Amino acid sequence: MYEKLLRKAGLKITGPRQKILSLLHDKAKRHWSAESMHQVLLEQGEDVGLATVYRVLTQFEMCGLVKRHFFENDVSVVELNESEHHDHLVCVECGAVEEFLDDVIEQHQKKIADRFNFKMTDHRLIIYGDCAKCHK
Amino acid sequence: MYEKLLRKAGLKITGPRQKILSLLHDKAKRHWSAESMHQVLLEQGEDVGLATVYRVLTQFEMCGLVKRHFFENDVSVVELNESEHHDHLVCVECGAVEEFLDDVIEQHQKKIADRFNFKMTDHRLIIYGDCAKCHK
DNA sequence: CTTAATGCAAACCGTTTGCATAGAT
DNA sequence: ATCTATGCAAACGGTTTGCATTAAG
Repeated sequence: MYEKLLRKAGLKITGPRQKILSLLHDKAKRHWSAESMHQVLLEQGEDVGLATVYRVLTQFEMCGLVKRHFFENDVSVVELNESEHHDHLVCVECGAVEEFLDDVIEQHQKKIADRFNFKMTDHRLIIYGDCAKCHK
Repeated sequence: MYEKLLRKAGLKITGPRQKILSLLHDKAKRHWSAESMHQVLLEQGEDVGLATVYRVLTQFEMCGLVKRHFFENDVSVVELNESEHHDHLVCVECGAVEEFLDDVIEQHQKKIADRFNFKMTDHRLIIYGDCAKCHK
């Protein structure tokens, strides 16, 4: 599994990389920290080092397989980069993450970059707040 | 200097706090990391510990005097919180920071939070790119 | 005089790196 | 057989904390 994906990225097909890819493809959880991945892998009985998780995620980021976010002040999370660009709502209570895309906002961002003569390479919009579950 | 500001925040008027406030009010530089502040203070011959800079900035953040940002992956920067809300353009080459405000974007953000039933507490929009100086 | 603020050094914690070993091609 | 990937432990770097000392009210 995931052999093609890895070969295309020029990476050898190894256990850790396949296991990590399978977590990233999990339908129920899109956003992963290195720690949370490592913990789940241990729970699944896999013998993978935390350093390897960090290394593999960095490689995946390098080759565009994965996107990294710095939502919280101290921990970074990654998500699969297969889908198109989107922005995030982050619950400051429970950490839940929702995704959205707004064309008007996207276009205005381009205009602003132009206005300041910036060659935009990326942009991040994060809305922080209490999610539906946490503020009722 | 800055006695009123500190008293209003319920903080004692001390040397380090006044010096840090004076840096924050510097017209030429709005965004400061703890390290950069500490370095400038040392250059000015002030005997202030780095830990104190961190403590004071945290206090200032607690009482709303200052806003903290996590532009880069690893260092946080603060800016005075006297002005109204604005977003940022960050140059990935030289680290230069520009500020902007776009009403349309602001309003769309509110709508999106509503759509997801989020009680928005804050929001950050950062456009990354090469600034005018760096890409010509 | 009482209590908060400071400087210093040590602790912290997420992340990275060096190195010897195991594994992929 | 070669060269990359891995696990482990140690190192790293920004930030926080414990503690004895100093200073503000």
